[in-house]
Amino acid sequence: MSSAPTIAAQAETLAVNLIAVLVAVTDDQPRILTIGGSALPSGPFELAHRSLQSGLRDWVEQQTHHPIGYVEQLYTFADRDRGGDGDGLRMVSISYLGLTRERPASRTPAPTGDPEWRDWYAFFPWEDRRQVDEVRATALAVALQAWVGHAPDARTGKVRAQRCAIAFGLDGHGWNEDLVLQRYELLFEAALIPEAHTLDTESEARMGLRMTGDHRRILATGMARLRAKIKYRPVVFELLPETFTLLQLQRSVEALAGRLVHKQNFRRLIEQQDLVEEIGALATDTGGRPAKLVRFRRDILDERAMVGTKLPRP
Amino acid sequence: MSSAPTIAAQAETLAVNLIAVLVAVTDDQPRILTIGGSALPSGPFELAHRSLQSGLRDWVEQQTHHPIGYVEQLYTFADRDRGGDGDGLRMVSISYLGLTRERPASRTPAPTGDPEWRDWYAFFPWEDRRQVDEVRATALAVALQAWVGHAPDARTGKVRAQRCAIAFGLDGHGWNEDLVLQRYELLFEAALIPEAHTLDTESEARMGLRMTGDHRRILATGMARLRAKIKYRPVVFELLPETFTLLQLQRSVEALAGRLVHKQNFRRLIEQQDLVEEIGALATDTGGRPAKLVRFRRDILDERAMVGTKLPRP
DNA sequence: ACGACTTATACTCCAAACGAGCATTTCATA
DNA sequence: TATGAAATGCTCGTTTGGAGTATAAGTCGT
Repeated sequence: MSSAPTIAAQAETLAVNLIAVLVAVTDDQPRILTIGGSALPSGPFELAHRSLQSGLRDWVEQQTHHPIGYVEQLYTFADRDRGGDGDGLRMVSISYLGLTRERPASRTPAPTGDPEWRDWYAFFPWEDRRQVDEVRATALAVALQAWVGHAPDARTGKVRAQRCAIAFGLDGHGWNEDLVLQRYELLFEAALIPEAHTLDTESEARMGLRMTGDHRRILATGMARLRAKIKYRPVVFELLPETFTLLQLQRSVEALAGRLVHKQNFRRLIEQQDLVEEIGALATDTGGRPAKLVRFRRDILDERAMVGTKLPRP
Repeated sequence: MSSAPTIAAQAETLAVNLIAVLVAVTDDQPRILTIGGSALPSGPFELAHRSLQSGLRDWVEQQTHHPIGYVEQLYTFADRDRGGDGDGLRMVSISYLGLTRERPASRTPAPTGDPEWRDWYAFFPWEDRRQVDEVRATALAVALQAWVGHAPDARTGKVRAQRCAIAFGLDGHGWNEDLVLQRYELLFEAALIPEAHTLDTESEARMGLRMTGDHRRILATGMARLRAKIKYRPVVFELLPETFTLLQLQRSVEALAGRLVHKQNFRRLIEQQDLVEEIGALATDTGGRPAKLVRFRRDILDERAMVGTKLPRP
């Protein structure tokens, strides 16, 4: 299959690294781990690693000093124009999605490279629709409309309008929170996201913070995957503490999905699937009537792992 | 990020290649392209390639002499125990799923390496449930039961029984055609699929033909992805000729899913989504009442690409 | 102690989606 | 002309999912 000369040819020019979208939810806000504020943590894939996944686990745990509950491969990138080192070197990046919790207080020896948890909506302001921001919504719509208007020909314009409508839920097309990547790519194509240019503060507030290289695209991939996944797999629980209330669970889901859900229906869904069990205690700090504390039934992972679980969509 | 010494270290030991699960449907039978009868086509990732996907497209089209309609990345494998070259060399394989049609008669210069289309159920006999084979079903159930019985302890046994029931639709758990990979891994774990050992003809008939290295696992990954995908994306049409009848469409879906669907409901679903348009002609060779010939409405790809389409499940 | 406020929790309603079946139509062929 | 095979049209009952109403049980300020 692969002959020696081929390998030799690859040798000088191909590098393989692992890159992680590490997610936590803190104070009803999804957060991702960054290095230097604007890069996703990454590291080379080494021979010492048993597998890609264990390789990623190894050095992420080494950097964050606590274990990741859930890891899943996202996508492998190797486009020629991926920034990075300009000359002949080609970087193959295998990205992973990891779910965890922010480390408690014990900020042990600060890991190398200035790791920092950041609100993921800082990079994707338009993805948070939990409270309607009429101002930003219209501003975005106007910018998109301009792009549609500047189409070279009518046909292109029509396609563009259609894409905008679907991706951003305009003209009666409902908002679909799963289309994170499509929206990012559309904005990128519309040059509304000039990752390479400098932006004033106001633009950053509207179009989100930039990231190193194509890391923002990778983050978008991770967000999209996670938003889709929580609807049919019980992975949210990896982001919650051992015990929690149903409202806490709901708020976490809403934070990830970037939209609000109907409380009663949400509870109905959770209950009829036996996803959680009561712990017997009550949470009294809820502000209103105390809520039962519950715990995720890890034992159902065996059954549900394959079969799937449903969380409400909008 | 990646320093020079790291790259040098990788240089002698890492090889990146692309591997394809190429699917076609011929005579209501899903088929995959093999090289030498038991290997998936693969080739090295080269610097000349713009991207992974275009790299794959390039050499697959070069090998098969006709274009692939649809390509999607599957998974990247790099486990240490992936067979391949035993010594220090680590092979990173990026797998892709490609949909196409078997080339018509014009078998131009036979490509290198003896490419051959093979029925995919030859490798996964238990995945075809279109006609119930009571004999094989019970034989498999018995073998699984034995594995459950040989569990080291009761707890393991219970977990095993549960996994079998869900994966293979026993004890009232309905058959879920998407669990191709889980079933394969379960059978592998139960040592019912000794990829490395020799098998007699009878065993091969029951447990399917072996493939090179971990190619059968990769094929399982592709099958699972495709079975899941046809339910919410209009990708089946990549496997059909330009015009076809609704029954042909249904038979293709059934072939891929490995199970039969309710004809009237299937048509209702297709129609209410405007997936196809009538061509005006009739197919008279259907044996019964002639069927309207239809054509896939490619123009809806723009809309549906993001939003999704539904094909009936069982 | 009381009323206002907040959250938890229990039910009800309705419409769309879905699975299954019956009935009728329209061909080719024996 | 009868028969078989498939196409096509329609009905029915169940499930699922979205949305709303009502009530319970705490906290907190006065």
